[in-house]
Amino acid sequence: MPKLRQLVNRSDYPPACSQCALRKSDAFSPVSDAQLRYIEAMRSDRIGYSAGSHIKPENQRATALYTLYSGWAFRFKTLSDGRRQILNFLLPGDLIGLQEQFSDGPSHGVDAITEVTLCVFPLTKLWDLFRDHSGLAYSVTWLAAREESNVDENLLSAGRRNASERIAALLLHLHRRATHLGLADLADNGSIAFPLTQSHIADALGLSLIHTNRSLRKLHLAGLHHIEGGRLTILNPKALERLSEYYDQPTRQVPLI
Amino acid sequence: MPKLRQLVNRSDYPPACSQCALRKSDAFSPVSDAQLRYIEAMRSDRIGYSAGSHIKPENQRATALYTLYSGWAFRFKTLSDGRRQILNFLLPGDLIGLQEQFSDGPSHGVDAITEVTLCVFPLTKLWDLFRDHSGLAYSVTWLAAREESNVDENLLSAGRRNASERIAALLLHLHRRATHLGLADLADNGSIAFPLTQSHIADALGLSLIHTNRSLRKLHLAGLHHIEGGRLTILNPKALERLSEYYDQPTRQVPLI
DNA sequence: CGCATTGTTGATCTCCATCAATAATTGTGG
DNA sequence: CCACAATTATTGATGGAGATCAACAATGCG
Repeated sequence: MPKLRQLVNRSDYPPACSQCALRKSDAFSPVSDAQLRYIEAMRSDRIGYSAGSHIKPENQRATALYTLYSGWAFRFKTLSDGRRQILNFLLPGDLIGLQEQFSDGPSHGVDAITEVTLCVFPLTKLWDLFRDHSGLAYSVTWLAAREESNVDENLLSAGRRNASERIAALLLHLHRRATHLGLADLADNGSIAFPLTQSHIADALGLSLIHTNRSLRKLHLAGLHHIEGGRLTILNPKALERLSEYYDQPTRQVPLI
Repeated sequence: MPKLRQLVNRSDYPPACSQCALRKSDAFSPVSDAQLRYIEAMRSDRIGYSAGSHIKPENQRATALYTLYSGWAFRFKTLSDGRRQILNFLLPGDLIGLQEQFSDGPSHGVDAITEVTLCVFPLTKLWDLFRDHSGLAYSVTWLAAREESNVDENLLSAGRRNASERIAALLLHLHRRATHLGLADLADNGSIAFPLTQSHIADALGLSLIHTNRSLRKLHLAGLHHIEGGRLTILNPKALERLSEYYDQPTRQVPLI
């Protein structure tokens, strides 16, 4: 699973920060010119990974701080007999490797689901960022807190929701996040690209693969959603919300990218 | 469940920050005099809550940022039919209300387990702290990241460990945290105060109360641990570690208190 | 000392895991 | 472009970990 280095000239190759496609989405709050220049100077590289590759092994500390520019990834932990728990999914704009800068215990792995591209920020400059650009430091903390709230929600699912409720909550959660990033196809019932396999879903929700399949199928047969050709369409949001008691609200993202 | 306001002159009443008992523990990294003065000036109040009281309701935003000075508390979410999931336990030095400053979605409640005392920091000054004291801002982010890693670990339990493994992991985790804070009684096999009821354990691990009781009992009968008179003693750490595959390491806390 | 909370144990049921097998889909090299 | 391999999805059958129902004991508190 090699890194992809031949990214230049591809449409998903991260451009200059001032041209950042993410920033054009209204999911991201504005930054000043000075902040933009600082980010641009801080960014040391842009790299890509192919679908399914390991961005960061579970037992190894990140050597840099990354922003996910395009594609989907996930954080996970595994037990020694191979049981895997996906902690949360990473979408464009999310940070990778922040936790490691702030704790020295065991960590988590990060795998790419689709092909991804990342912007690289050297760790050594993180302290400088806190010192020189408190607004950006605030954004970093904002991202960390938001990620935790995603994990909180997932823990509520794994701990207290049954299989159907977990799936309903996850589908709505991911659909909302992708839509919020402007990734929904409005001409197609607001469908979003959905690259997860059922195995990803099972490992995120703490279910077996087979039971995940049956529960997913049940929701599909009940007409609540539709997954086909790598795209997810929410057909009955009300019913899904009732199942999951879904009620979290979109938030305005403060970007570091 | 009223607040306790009559705290002055009690031994657990938070003193001046320069005399902070927490800081004397080597779990906390040193801060400069200037930082100390800033924290002291930022702190607007000290309050107490009785055991079992609600520090923050689930649906209401925190009106301030708090540091837990003494006692135990927990963060939780509930579904509308009452199913409750405890997200993590809060021990002295932990922050309360940070997430709310950084997201506007639904949140979590915070309840006191024992009687607790808190130091209060006005929200409005958080931005100032980031601007004027990047070292402290870094600490805040550090605390947020560490809390997330606690939730990560709990999610691994709820999602992929069986009942005995979950309990083993939780007991070790709490014992380690308390010991790290200097709360262990070295003259008594390193036992720690353990104010959780089995109901707390069940809700933290995503188990039923009854099954929690049985599993806990099994570990006790196997001689792995001992809980009595509100104290926990780890009798066979090796066996508990084997059960839970426990391997996370202590970290040096950067305090904001 | 009475009442409420917390802990313990048994019996039964069910949701979900596991085992097993087959279709559908995707990817790949010839 | 097709044949073949490898993933991924689907369905059935069976078993078990843990939920639920029901009591009762122990502890603690006002």
